[in-house]
Amino acid sequence: MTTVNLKHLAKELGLAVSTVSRALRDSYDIGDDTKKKVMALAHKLNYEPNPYASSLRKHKSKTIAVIVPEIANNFFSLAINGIEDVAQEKGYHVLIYLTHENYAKEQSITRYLQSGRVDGVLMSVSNETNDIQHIHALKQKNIPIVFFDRVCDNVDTTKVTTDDFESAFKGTEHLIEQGCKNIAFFSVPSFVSIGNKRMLGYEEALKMHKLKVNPNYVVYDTNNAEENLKQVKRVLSGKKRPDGVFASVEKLAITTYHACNELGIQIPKDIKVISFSNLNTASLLNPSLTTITQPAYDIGKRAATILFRSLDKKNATIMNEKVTIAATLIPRDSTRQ
Amino acid sequence: MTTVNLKHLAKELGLAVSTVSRALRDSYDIGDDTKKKVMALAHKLNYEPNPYASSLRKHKSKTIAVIVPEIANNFFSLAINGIEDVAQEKGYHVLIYLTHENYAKEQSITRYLQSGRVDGVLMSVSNETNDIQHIHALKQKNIPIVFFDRVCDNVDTTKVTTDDFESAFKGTEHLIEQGCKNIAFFSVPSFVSIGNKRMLGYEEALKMHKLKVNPNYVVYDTNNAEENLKQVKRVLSGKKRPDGVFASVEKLAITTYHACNELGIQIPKDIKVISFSNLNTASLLNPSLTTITQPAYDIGKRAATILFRSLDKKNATIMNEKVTIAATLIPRDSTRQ
DNA sequence: CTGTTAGCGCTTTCAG
DNA sequence: CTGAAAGCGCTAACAG
Repeated sequence: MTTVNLKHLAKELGLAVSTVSRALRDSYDIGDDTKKKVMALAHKLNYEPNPYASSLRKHKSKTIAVIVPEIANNFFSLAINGIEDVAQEKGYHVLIYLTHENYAKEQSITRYLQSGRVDGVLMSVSNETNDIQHIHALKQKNIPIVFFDRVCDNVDTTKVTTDDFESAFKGTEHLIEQGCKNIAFFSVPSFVSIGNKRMLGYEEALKMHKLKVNPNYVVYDTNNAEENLKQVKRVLSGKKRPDGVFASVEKLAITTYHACNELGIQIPKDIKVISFSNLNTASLLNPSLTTITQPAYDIGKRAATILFRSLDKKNATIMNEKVTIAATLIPRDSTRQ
Repeated sequence: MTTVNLKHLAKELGLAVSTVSRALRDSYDIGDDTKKKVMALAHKLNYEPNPYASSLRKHKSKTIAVIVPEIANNFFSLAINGIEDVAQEKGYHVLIYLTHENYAKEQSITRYLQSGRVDGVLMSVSNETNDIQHIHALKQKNIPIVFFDRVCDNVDTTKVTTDDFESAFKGTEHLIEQGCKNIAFFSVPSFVSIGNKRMLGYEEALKMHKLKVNPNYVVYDTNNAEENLKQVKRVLSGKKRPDGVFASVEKLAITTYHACNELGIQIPKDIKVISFSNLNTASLLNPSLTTITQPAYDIGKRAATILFRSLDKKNATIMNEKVTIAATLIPRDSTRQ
């Protein structure tokens, strides 16, 4: 099976290679009848242009790299899903690179990408990353980068993330609308960026609705399931038992579920629970659990769209801005699914 | 930032382009001192060879395509993880294409790949796929394919899948070793390939250990959670209550969990439960649940290894064989994690 | 409207 | 051991 190329087509048609090349794309400039003939033969012979030849010539590869710490993680999988959808639509190809949260790997990947294999990069940095030389090196080679989820604040480019504040606000408001007046907040410690933003959203919603912020209702994840359960049970069996729980991370929603089971508290009859969730594990436990799902797919899609927009222009410039996307709240009723 | 290439290096060193090119790889054939000088400058100027030029010249791209129906699915994510790990190690690049279970998309992707953009393909076919013209077309272009998980039986190439029979056998045996004598089997219908294979493994294990196969202990998924729960409860509250449950799919393990809750049956005290699982959702419910996890990562790794092995040889030939990988059984104790 | 020509950056004979 | 030259397949001036 000899691979068919422009020269073949040209010879077979008695035309010049360039004519065939143009007929296959340009349209205007080439006779209508020749165009048809060329197309017909190309199709008949199953001609597929060699992308490497064309990339070499045009200095454009119609390919982007996606660099993520992991893929066995619902969030990144969904993000890649969004990215790939946009890519397919725009005719781009997607190379995947995993860093496994390893800075050295991240470095060698970005270094390699200076070769010009890709036109642009979508990236979630590893949690080891604090030096950003390798990222600047890429930018210097005019390879645009868009960050998503795990961003580098001190790089001038677009960063696409979840709107944690807004989402926590909406989630809290949802509980309030359901009639909750005493809402507990179970979270990761506030020195974690998302923990803090979500906490602020929660508090803001309470204030907005003139509800008191009760520090006794707050439990922070201790990385110890036994201890978490104890804390949660303490709050749920206190004098003034909360009528709502906002779990800022899924793990604590599950803890809440177990605690309620042990204490004989019914969800959602006695207490309404809402939780941030990527895996939706929690909602399997109790279908009545309302979840706030991170907009992973949309984040990927958005980041990709921004990147492609810039790539398709001549002057590939990307704004230095933060784009936040609100999570979606999925209310669940109490009928078993 | 002008991109640095061989010509630059050559000029700067007063050498010929070809010499520089060889110095950068060949080693033997080039003077040791020139080699060092070349290396040094290349490193200093951050030289990265243009992969497209070299691909064009060598007709090898060091790139493979991975075609999967979805990625927002733990199995495929893990498989891709395995693939990427091997790829990185072998110096290959990984292009991702999603079909969304859409045959037309799968066709257009494979068609495009005839362009020679990739050296080989790893693929899980869409569940719409029954025609295999597009796959043969690829093979005709000498682009090797290895199937994983979702295979095409009637294509001559290697297929890597889970060993469902073996895994179900081992899982059942595990329950037996724990002292179970009456083991229920909750499964997808047996006309589904995996359902059937797992069922056979379960039965074989029972026979092997001289236990009776009791048809009353079998429940098939009905795609209706209400009904499933009813069936499972019926089995669990029957006259001769099983002392073990083999859930062939995770969903039914969760159903089992709920049923036990409602019936006041304790896991694992009264009844031992084991389940096939990808998400490990079930084990979050009850940490004492033993799971059988599909070897997604290993399947990806294995498939990739087979493909690369063939690509790295001159005569890229792939055996027509089935490779099955046994799932891993993860026993869990009853201490809360 | 079509053909000729000159490369993109790299590898690979073939000479020396 | 090193250099000159051809060419991978395609595109983009530049002619005509």
